[in-house]
Amino acid sequence: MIRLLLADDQALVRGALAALLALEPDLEVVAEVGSGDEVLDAVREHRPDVALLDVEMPGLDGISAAAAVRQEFPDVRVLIVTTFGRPGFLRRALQAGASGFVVKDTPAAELADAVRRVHAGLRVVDPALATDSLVAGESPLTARETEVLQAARDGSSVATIAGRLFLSEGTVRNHLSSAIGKTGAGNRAEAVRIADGNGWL
Amino acid sequence: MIRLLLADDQALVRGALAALLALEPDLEVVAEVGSGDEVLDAVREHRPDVALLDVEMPGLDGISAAAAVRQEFPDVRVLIVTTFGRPGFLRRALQAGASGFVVKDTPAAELADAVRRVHAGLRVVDPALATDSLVAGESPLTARETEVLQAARDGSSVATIAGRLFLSEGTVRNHLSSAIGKTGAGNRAEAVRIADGNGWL
DNA sequence: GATGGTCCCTGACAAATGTCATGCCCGGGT
DNA sequence: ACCCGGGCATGACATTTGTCAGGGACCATC
Repeated sequence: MIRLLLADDQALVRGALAALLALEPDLEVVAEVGSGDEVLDAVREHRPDVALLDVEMPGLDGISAAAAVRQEFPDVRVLIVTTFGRPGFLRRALQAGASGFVVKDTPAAELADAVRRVHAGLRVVDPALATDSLVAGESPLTARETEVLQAARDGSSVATIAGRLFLSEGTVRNHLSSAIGKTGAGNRAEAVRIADGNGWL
Repeated sequence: MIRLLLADDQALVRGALAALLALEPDLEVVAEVGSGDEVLDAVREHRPDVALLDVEMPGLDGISAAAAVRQEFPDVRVLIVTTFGRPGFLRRALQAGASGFVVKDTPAAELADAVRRVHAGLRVVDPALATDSLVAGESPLTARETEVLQAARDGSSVATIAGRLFLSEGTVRNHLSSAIGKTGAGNRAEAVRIADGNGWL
């Protein structure tokens, strides 16, 4: 019997996945949580064999949660299940110690197999995404550039960003300009879109 | 036996929902599709009692699909199931003839009940969302403003937008300015964020 | 302890964006 | 027939944004 932990902020999806996996005779869902913060406690309490974590969650995101789990319980396998096949997510997930990475586009029938593979100690990675990840490469943005782009995500003006990060306006503009150049964008909005799409933010 | 059609672009979620609903003795999933374009054909072929449609889908979106279904088969009930509780989505869904509107945050246990209610001819609407919808009101944007904002979503420059819509740059700037004013934003990026968040785009 | 590299910071300049006053067209009301 | 309001279009003007050249701090390498 493989014991599973499910973490996804959308209760409906979480419950549905539980129902799907419960159909398999060798799988058992022992815990369900709706935020990244609850993951570690749930692992401590229920000791699952495999943890299925969504990336997009309130509180701690799935990747950080994966790192926390692996740190304290190295023999708990982590399978990341996410909506967005951002190349950067895959890289960061693997670095965080995840054993598998599945996007929500994959057929439902394959999920149980992915769980079994991960439990058996194998890696499970969407092949198409893996190549994307190689193409996209690591984030070319420096720490400051990333920070400034994040602050620009909601459409803040340079003055606002400068105030929030305690920088001069010229500096903020310069970091933005650099990020625009590195992403191949034409302005900050596009740069945000590209960087976000690659999982760099 | 209530016959169901499931439409969601994420195969994993679709399959999981099917598994969840199949647990109910009085429900039967007779068709599953992964895009809005396939919905109408599937309804013609399988004649479900209730169609569960996601809003975010490639091709025809769930709301347009709902309208198409209701037009040809007025006795097929439509239940919209969506990730984002955008106020505008609810309004448009109801105008399109949907009988229910459920966000994916709701507990899995309630979905089957929602289906039964809808099948019985009742309306099912998330109460919190309904109030939001009243507060947000209808879109204050004119047709052109909406069009220009949509074109600006990906970070295109004024020149690009002007070229795409066959307008002068000044006109595009003017519509953007107007949209910025109506949304209470400080620049176009923020205006896009606000309008999109309200389901106005 | 020089050298070259990278990152961070900054101000000056050019280019894009946002605002405004103005005019045209259409449909509803007086 | 007349006026009025709303949506659309446009060019001139002020503001914001993006680019560039340059300087200082830190680190690895020679």
